[in-house]
Amino acid sequence: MSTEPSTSESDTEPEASDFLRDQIRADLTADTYAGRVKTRFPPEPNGYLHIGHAMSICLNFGLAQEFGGECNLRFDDTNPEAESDEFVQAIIEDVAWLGFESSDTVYFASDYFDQMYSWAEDLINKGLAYVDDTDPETMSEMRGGFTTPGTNSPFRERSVEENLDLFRRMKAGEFADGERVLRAKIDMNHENMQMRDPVMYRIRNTPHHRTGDTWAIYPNYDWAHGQEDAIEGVTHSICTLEFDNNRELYDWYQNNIDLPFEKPNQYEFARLNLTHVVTSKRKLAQLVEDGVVNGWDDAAMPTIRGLRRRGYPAKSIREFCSHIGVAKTNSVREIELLESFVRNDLNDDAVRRSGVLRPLKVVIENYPEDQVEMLNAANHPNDDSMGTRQVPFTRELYIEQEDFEEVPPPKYFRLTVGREVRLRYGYFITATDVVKDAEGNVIEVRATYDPETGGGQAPDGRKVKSTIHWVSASEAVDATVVLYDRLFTAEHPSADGADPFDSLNPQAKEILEGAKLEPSMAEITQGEVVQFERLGYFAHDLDTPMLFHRTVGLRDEWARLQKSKGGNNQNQQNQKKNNQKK
RNA sequence: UGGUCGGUAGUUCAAUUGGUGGAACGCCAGGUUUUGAUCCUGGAGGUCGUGGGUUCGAUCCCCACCCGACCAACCA
Repeated sequence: MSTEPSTSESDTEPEASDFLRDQIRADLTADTYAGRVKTRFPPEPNGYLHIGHAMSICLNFGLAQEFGGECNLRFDDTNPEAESDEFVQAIIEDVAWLGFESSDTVYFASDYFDQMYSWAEDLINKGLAYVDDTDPETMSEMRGGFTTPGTNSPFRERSVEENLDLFRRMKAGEFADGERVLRAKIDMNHENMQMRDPVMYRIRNTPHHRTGDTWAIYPNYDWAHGQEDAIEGVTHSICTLEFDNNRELYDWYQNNIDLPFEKPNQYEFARLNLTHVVTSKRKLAQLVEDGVVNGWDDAAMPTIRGLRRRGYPAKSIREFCSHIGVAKTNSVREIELLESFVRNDLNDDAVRRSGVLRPLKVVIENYPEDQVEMLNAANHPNDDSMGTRQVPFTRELYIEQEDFEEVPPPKYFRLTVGREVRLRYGYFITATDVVKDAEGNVIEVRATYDPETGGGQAPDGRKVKSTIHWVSASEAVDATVVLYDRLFTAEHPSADGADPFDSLNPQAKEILEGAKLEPSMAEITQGEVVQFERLGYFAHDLDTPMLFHRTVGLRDEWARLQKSKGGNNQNQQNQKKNNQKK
């Protein structure tokens, strides 16, 4: 990409450098793992993947690709209560859609339950784990706080034999949920709260989506995760920042059992947060439950499936993630940045089409009544290889309502009575008169065209200020188009413990039923994204034909001009608001 | 309250491990343009959280303070 004279490797991008890549390179040169690099993406199958997960996916799979290693898609299915096979399938699909066809196999923590169990008995035998009968509330109190020490459980000194017996009976399903747990015996005064005798197993008489009812006890995250990593031969276990306190426990467990591989190491990076969205599973679920959206795959949702339906290219999401890179600082990225990546890709790849969202009829009085003329239109203004298509021109057309003003505001270049504009790929027309309804609304524009301007050029060289899009009234196909605005008006919907639903944007979705599209749109495949010229990028819905979602709009200088003119004090208000928040 | 990580352009983040700082997005201006799009060129914009200290010299080192994020589930 760059033409800079590089030292030796002429054509390769300078390799990215960050704390993770540096670590991996260091491990490679020190031969820590015999040259192996193995990562994993370990979702719990209890919900759908969202944009926040994309970062972790791109990171883990990307790192593996970069260093010639492997990345396992592994389901951390250690809690049967909220998990299901439906989520497993959805996650597999979403990861694949993002472009990371996870090898051949998919891994499950539940496949290691036997191994984990036997390691747990080892720990009991070493006197490093015990069965505790304390109830949850008491146990929480006894754990102490950040500044207060914990107190030992009265069951902490049970004999190995008793522990083994009780643990086996837990496994056999002899006890009710919550009656007992297996705890690691570490240190109730440890400054790291995670190390105060953490729970390893709890009783759950709940069927598991893969193991059915063969287990009555299930391992907790900390007891499971490192062991899963070790079993799979993971070398670099990358998780988000809030797990940094768990790393000590991750290490403790692995150091106290017999590992099949070299010990993996845990590294933490900052999760991806975006402005104007929520990514908490609970909040997302509430959007679905409250009927704000039509489901987890609604095009307004920040889920991977939602973004996909909305028309976001997987490539853009990947580029966005790699642009941001990995850091150890928590941050919130602007949703606009993601959108700019989407716009960039779509600008190159999306075919151009004509569509009128809010139709206004134009009758060209000097154009023959029954004539249908096929005009040539380029599919992409900057890329001839994308070809052309034909669009029909007729006496009656639709143009965008906002492209005509009876009393034009200053700097308005578009159509008004007495002014000439160009119809894209077509003729110059001049508005001559309007027809109004009883309330005085303009419902039709009368116009004349200049037959000499076919193809959009005037032989006398005269110019017009504006080119507008249009669609033939008789030849158009009908469509429904959904426009999207921010789901939450607040930049940080959950900041300071705020309820994001207080800033829910009632105008997040605008459904336009009567859109008119050029006839070639009838052949657009579902899921395809096109640019409606001057309006933005629109994705043909995955399920419903002739339903389009606006992926993202075009940059619009005119709209900006108008906003800054009329919205000056609104901007100030927003600024005030933001300042107050700070 | 204990611990961890931070406070750098309008915004979100980089870099510099002592010699006055970059990118992206946004913004502004000009050029090209049959999308007020794209593309191209240029520009504005930072007392590098506050106060001390060390030093010839600090955004970078030391100390104190202020502010923010995260962590105390039989969730992950």
